[in-house]
Amino acid sequence: MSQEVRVRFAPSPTGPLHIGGVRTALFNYLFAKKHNGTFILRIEDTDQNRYVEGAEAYIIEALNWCGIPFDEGPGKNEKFGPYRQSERKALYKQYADELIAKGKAYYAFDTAEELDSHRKDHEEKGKTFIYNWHNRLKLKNSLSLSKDEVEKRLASGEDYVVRFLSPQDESLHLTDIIRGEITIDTNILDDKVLFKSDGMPTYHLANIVDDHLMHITHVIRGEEWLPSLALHYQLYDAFGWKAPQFAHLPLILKPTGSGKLSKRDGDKLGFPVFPLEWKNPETGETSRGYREDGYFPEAVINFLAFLGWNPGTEQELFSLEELVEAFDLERVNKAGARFDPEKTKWYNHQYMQLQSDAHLAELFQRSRPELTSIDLGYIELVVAQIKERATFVNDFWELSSYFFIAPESYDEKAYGKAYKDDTPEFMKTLMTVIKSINDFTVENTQTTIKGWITDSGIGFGKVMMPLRVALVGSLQGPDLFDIMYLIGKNETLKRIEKAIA
RNA sequence: GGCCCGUUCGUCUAUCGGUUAGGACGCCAGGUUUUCAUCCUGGUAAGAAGGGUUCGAUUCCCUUACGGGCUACCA
Repeated sequence: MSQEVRVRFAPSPTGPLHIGGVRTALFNYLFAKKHNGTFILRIEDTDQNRYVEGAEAYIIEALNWCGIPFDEGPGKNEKFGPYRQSERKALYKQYADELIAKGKAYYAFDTAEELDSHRKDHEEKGKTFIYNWHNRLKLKNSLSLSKDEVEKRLASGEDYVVRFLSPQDESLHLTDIIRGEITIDTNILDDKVLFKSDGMPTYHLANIVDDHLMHITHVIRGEEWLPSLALHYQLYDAFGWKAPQFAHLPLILKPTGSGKLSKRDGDKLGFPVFPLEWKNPETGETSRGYREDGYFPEAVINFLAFLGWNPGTEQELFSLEELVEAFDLERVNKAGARFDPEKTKWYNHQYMQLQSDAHLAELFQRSRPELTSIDLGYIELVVAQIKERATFVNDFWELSSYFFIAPESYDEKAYGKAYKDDTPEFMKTLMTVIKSINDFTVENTQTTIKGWITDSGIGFGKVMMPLRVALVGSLQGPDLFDIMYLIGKNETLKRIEKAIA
């Protein structure tokens, strides 16, 4: 590749970015970095009706949290700015005009209501209304109307749109990096609106103009755009511009049922579909986010990277740097990938083990008010004991509360299993054994207590089970001698006493 | 309905004409841990169907079925 690689992620600020959008951004980022290129963020806010306050800030924050910040975009390194299409509004009209001058596009005066009724009529007859070569001369536009009439309408300020003049009887050969050659018969294409009556371009025009002006070399986007590829190719051709290369990513599908993953699925199916928590400014409803649910960004990225792509090796865990190194558009799958929330958990568990105890201790302390006055060094020792059994930092408290506060009640089943008539007697002897240990290290308690059990012939189960219930409250948790060491001799004795009281 | 794209274990996927079809998640079993979890080992489970092409098809072609996307003055 001789030319500098420039790719863009171009979301519409209609709400929070969802996980499919994050994956599109990720693949753009990986491709750019792999080729020492530039990753650009462009905000496609040409639909003023769907604009949502805060969505743009959310998108930027989400990219940053994921560790895939953009190089160029709103407020950052604005070489080809502005990067919000609403701020580029003045630009687009001249390009629409250029196309009309070239005879590649035309004015259309049909109202939305008229078109709606055409569509309805066709539907009733079991047909589909398509605005193109076969009927455009019967509709109200600068091709069917006289020149004077068109001039008059334009001069009077009547609403109009600009439509692309789709050619007849041509066969288009399109190329997609992931899908290869695609052939399209132009007769089935419609004359898409390029410029709306509100003075804004549609996605199709703005997209092509901006990609050209921003020197985009590769367009990596979701498969939902594949049907528009023919139009986009023709637009580049109409302007006389060199088209970038295209890659259409497979869609991310719902975990159950059918269809692509949508923004509403998360709350319905019980897992986050957004990177960050989102509060709907209109309804006040909040949707869960991966960050707030306790996922590590590395885990989310790793999981997302494997949705529709794989390195061809058996390595499953990849850092962002490794992903950049291994990524290749040629290895992206064609078929849609079903989203599996279970596997994200596994990834998080893996990344949990990679985090330092010190860092996790800080996160843990911040997550529980009970821990604010506890020494961080102690929390760190507790974390070291329990992190291998946790998927989220949010699991920590349930797994380790007994390191900080004595159990208030005992698990009924565990207590019934551990405590028999002769248990108090053993426990009392155990207490004197514990009292006799001067240097209360893990090793000392272990040898002393095990030695006593062996010598007395009581049996390990009869001592260790009730001891565990006394200290933990249930038959769970790490090695008992580690627990005793961490909570200390006095606390150990107190808890045994309480259990047999 | 029309057009486009797709189809390997339940899920994510490897395989680029010749493999006992491999890995991961999940699930099941065993082991370790005198608890539970982790962990380790093993197991479960797949080429949508039918035609071709070929000495040989999961792999190439066609048809059908199924899935998905698009079909707005939304992106």
